[in-house]
This record gives sequence, structure tokens and C-alpha cells, in this order.
Amino acid sequence: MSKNETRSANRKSDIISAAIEVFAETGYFRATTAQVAERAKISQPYIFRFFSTKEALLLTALEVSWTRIIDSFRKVVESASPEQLETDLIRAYEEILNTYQNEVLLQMQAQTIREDSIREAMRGGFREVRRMVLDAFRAAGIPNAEERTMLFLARGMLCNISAALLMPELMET
Amino acid sequence: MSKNETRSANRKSDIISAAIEVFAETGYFRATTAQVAERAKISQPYIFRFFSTKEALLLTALEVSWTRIIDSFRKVVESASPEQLETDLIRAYEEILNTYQNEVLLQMQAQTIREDSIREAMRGGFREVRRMVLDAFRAAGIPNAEERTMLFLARGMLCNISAALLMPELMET
DNA sequence: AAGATTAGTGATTCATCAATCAGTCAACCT
DNA sequence: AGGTTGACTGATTGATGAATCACTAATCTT
Repeated sequence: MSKNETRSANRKSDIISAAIEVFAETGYFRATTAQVAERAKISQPYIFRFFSTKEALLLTALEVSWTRIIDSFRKVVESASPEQLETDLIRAYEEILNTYQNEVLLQMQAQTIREDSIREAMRGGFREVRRMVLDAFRAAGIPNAEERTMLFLARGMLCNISAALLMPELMET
Repeated sequence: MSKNETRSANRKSDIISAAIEVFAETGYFRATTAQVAERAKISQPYIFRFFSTKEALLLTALEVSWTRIIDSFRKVVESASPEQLETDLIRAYEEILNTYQNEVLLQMQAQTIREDSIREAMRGGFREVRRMVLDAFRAAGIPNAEERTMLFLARGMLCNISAALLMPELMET
């Protein structure tokens, strides 16, 4: 029983990982469930045992990607010194961008998808990240915490684009 | 003859305008050429008299959208006082975001499309905008012109997301 | 070992779409 | 009037993709 649950959970996370890759590489709408299945080494119909629709799979993939960022930022916030806080957050995000580029690319795609459920997931992710950063900046006594939070997020978004388009000069200072 | 050219040019720009709307609303890959045709009030096959492929139409739409921004910024740069320069550029971009949201949404989509021709169009647009802003900041004697340019672009990108997701709080200071 | 539950797939369905083709219709020329 | 050109469309094609169905194989239970 627990063995089955484990195997099943592995299959599910295999599918999610495959979906993140394929969606990021090909574009969510152009990507096919057959491509995801091939990457996950299962048959195409089997995806629908775990996700009722392609969109449900996208939603789960987005949740994974937001959890990645939020967990990483939480660790920084809990341990960083006030002086190092912003630098450490930036470093943490750069680390994510290096290691999980596909998750970020998927989020970038989802920013322009108008389905309510997708939008809600994106709003929730941004809201939580912003809240965490803002609270941490305030707790660290950073002046103009609101503006600094906005600029931190803004920098991150430009960083995404710089990475997606392979234009490092966009981040030059 | 010139009458025909005019009619033909109108048709072409009708198609481009329709494509910007439909692609922005529905997503480029999900949008169909039939939807674009309906919006432009022509038949679906007629699109292919003007654009050899759907992708060629996207490329032209992207060029239009970049030209919009570049022309607008150029006017600001040519006329604004050094003290007002950044403020005026921000205002100009907000104006574009209000009036031509769909063009911006289309650019956001194109940021994650991996086709070479699309990427090249996006790189060219970003490069030109960055160059113009950087040169103007330098000419205005703004210190740390490189960093200020980066932050200006970053703010703009967050502004896009804030508008796309209907999250004004992302831009709060 | 037999029965029952779970893991997994092949084949199919029905819908959809970019692109092509073959043709109509109207305007203009002479 | 008749012929030529350019604007424009209906019908079609060939491919593709999400989702369903009807199965088989494997594992677990007792």
C-alpha cells in the first residue's frame, strides 16, 4: 500500500518535472501531452490518471515553481543578517534561476495566460513573495521598505528576461 | 494603382492590428488564423496573401510594437529637460501600457518563445530601447547611468506584469 | 492459488488548424 | 464590349492533439 503510494507519487512528480521541461522549452500551448509523456517515460493517456486536464498539470507545475522560490526565500529571511538580507535574497534568486531556469520560464509564460485559475496561481505566488520580502525588509529596518521591495521584484523580473533572451547586457551596471 | 496600394496597405495593417489583439487575448500558439481573419473582417486564407506564415505575422506585429515604444521614447528624449527625463520616460511608457496594452502583452509572450527569428526581434527591441535610454541618461548627466538604465527597464518589466495580472500592489511604493 | 485491486497501454475519437487550390467577382483599360 | 488584372473567398487537405475507452499485466491480499 505505502509502496504503491510511493510509486504513484513518483510517477506524479515525474510527470510534473517532465511537464515543466517540455512546457518551458516548447511553450505551454504548443507543447503536447504526448511530449510530456515521452519525457516522463510513460504513455500519453496515463497522464490523465493524475491530472484531469492539461491545464491542471500546468497549475500543479506552477505551484511547484512558486514553492521553490518561497521556500528558498524563507530560509534566507530566517537566517540572514539585516545588512546581508537583500544581497542574500538576490543570490538565492540567481541560484534558482541557474538551477531551475525552466520553472522561471514557465512562470514567465503564465504571466500572460488569461485563464482565471492560472492567473490566481500567479497572483498568489507574487503576493506571497512580495509579503515575505516586504516584511523582512521592514524587520531589518531598511528604509523605504515598500520601494525597495518593488525594486527588488523589478530587478528579478528583468533578470528573468535577461536570462530568457540570453542578453546579459540587460543586467549590466 | 496608388488606390490599390492604399487598400492593400490598409488590409495589411488591419490584419496586423487584429493579430495583436487576438494573439494578446488568446495567446499566440492557441490563437488561430481564423480568429485573426474574423477580427480583421477578411477570410482566413487571405491572411496568407500578406504573410507567408503565422509566424511571419507575429514577427511583423512585434516590430510594430517595438516601433511604438522606440518612437515614443525618441520624442521624449529629444524634448525633455534633463531633470524631467526619467519622469517623462516613465510617463510615456505608462501611456503606452494604457493605450496599447495588447502590444505589451504580445511582447511579454514573445520573451519566452524560442524561435530564432522571434528572439532576434526581441533582442533588437530591447537593445535599441536600452541604448536610447542609456545615451539619454548620460547626456542628461545622470550619475550611475548604467544602473539607472537597468532599474528603469526593470521597473518597466514589473509594470507590465502588474498590468497583466491586474495586481496594482506590485507597483506600490 | 484464486480473486481483487492497481499500474499501465494501444487504439480510437472528434475536433481543430495552418496552409493550398481553384475559382468568383469587380474595376479598370482600350 | 471584351479582355486583363488584382482583390478576395469557399472548399479542402493533411496533420495533429486532448481526452476516452477498452483492455492487459502486475502486484497485493487472504
